[in-house]
Amino acid sequence: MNIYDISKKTGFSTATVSRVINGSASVSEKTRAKVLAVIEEYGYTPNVFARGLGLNTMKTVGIMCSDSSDRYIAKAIYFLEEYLRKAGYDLILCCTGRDHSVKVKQMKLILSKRVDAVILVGSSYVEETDELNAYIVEAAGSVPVMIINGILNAPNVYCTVCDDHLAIYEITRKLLESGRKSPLFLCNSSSYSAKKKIRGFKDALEQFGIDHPDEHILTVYPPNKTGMVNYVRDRMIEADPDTDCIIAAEDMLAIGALKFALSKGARVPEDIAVTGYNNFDLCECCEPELTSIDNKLEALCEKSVSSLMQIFSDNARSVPKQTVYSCELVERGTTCFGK
Amino acid sequence: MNIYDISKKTGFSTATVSRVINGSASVSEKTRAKVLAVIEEYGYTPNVFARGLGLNTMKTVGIMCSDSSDRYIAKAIYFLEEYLRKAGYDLILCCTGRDHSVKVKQMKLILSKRVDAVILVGSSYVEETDELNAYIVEAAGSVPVMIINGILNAPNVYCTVCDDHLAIYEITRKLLESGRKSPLFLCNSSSYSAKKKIRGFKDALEQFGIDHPDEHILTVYPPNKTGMVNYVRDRMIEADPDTDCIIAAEDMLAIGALKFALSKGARVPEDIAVTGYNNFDLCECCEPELTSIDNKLEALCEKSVSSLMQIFSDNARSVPKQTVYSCELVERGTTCFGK
DNA sequence: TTGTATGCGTTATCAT
DNA sequence: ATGATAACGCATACAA
Repeated sequence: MNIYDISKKTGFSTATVSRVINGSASVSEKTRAKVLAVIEEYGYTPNVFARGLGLNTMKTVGIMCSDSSDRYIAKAIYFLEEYLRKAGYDLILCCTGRDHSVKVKQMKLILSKRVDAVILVGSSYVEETDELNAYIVEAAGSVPVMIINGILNAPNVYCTVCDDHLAIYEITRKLLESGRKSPLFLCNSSSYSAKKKIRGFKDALEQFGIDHPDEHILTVYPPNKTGMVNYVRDRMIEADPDTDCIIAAEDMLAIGALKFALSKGARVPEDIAVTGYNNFDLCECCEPELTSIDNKLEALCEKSVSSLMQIFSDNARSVPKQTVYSCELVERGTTCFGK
Repeated sequence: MNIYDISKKTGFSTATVSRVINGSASVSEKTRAKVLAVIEEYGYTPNVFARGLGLNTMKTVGIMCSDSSDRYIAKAIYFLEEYLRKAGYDLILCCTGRDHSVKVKQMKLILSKRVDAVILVGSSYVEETDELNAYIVEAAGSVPVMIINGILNAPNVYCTVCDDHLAIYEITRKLLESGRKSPLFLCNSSSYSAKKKIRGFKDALEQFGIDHPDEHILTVYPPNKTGMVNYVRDRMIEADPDTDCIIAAEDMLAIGALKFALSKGARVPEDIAVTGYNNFDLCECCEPELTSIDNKLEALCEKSVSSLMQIFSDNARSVPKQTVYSCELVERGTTCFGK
């Protein structure tokens, strides 16, 4: 069943049928009704390939991420799907892992599918050197590239991020202000995002006159996701025994740290305060519940999609190259400020 | 840059170029080399729309799920993406929520995209009545439908499940055998999967001569995902105070139950044992760590994709309509069996 | 308002 | 082994 069949059944030309399908104004009500009736009757749906061939678009965007089962990314994908679908776009998902050469290869593949745009989810896509980022810049030569939680300055690349630097700076400052003396920053990667967080941590330390900030940072590389909590717990023995507050770059790390603190008999938050990052439902699973930082992921995703739609509608000039949101501190049982 | 351009540059016809692209045997090595060189030089990639138009396939499968940010589903999507991509297929993601009419609508939409197959992820897709399932059966009229974690008997529908009934039956039996007297089953939905679990629970109770099984079942409907743990904890006061073991249909529920038990001063597992379901990394986040049931999700996904590939290769007759895996008990701190 | 004719870029059929 | 050409199904420019 194609447009020619409908044309025959209705007695109108394919052009008219096409016009009806696409909601053109210049079709009489009577004609429209008749055509629609026949379309309905035979359950006809236009062939998207033929349409794509002519228009050179399938209303589809490619989503690239390192690992769609990661909580942060899974949530991002969920929101992106929601907003893209509302806007009439489909989403092709592509998980690349962390290997740069795979990213390059998959980017090529996804572009060869003639997607209308590419959305890069997560801070793992923006690398240190221009050379490593070249494939993104090149991709942006053919379609808009949106980055969620990463900054890359290049034509046709649009970034939406949460201010990780500020968030960590402020939570650290808050802890120090409330009397903590020996903070520890716990992280597990050196992505763009992680660097910003470390910077925030160091800035706060500096302000409070704490020297040798690097000695207050513990970086762990859990071998895999299962067992991560206990891996972190065990690695914590390397930390300064005077540590009285732990600021983690991720909730899961914080829970490992919490386990460590409790296992050595420390009271939380009295002896050791712990904060996480991302504010996942995980935070409710431990005891005491985890204070964390909400990074406004839904807002990032919504903004990214709405910017993209603006770009599609040819208003690219009015779309900001970077949009920065502020995080929000969510206090729970592993911290106590003030008094 | 299209196939005509390459044709001109090489001096060969489009037919020959096409043959080279598609790896046809009947091309001389010399010709192949020359054509490939030119393709490489100009960075030509075939237009997928034109190809799709002719072949009526884009090597793409549609994935439908209720909520891609759900842990179970997010993991499933991750595995499906991995195996599909290895097989040379793309994946279009579509989240439908729980509303039946939305599912029907999205199924139509996804079929109109001419996907080569549809994979339904999660037990929420198979309903009680034929009428409600009609849209799935109908979809299977045009493409193969694979169901992960659900059973629907219809032509061209292939199901892969884990034996939830057996898993819950066995864990319950194990708890009763180890001396527990008053078990409680905790669940939060009435999906196909939940029903199987309840059945397993009841079967075990019956075998141990425990009457009124319904009084040992608590169903909760957390309003939303954030706050779920505490919602469950609070609802637990409705449970029989004699309860000495809690079997939850999901890890998150189990953690809520664990919180309840600990908050009322019970010792876990001595006074109250708790088991979860899914064996997510969540299990490590609480104290004691949660005993849970691993449902072999990766195996389900791999099998589903490999079956699909067999169907595509026209060996549909040799593909089982249903494949059932067994779960695996993962013991942690919230239970202690035997001695 | 409606119809005719053509292009979109492949693949496949049939020649050669 | 290679080439010419007809589909594939739609949208659209141009005509009427």
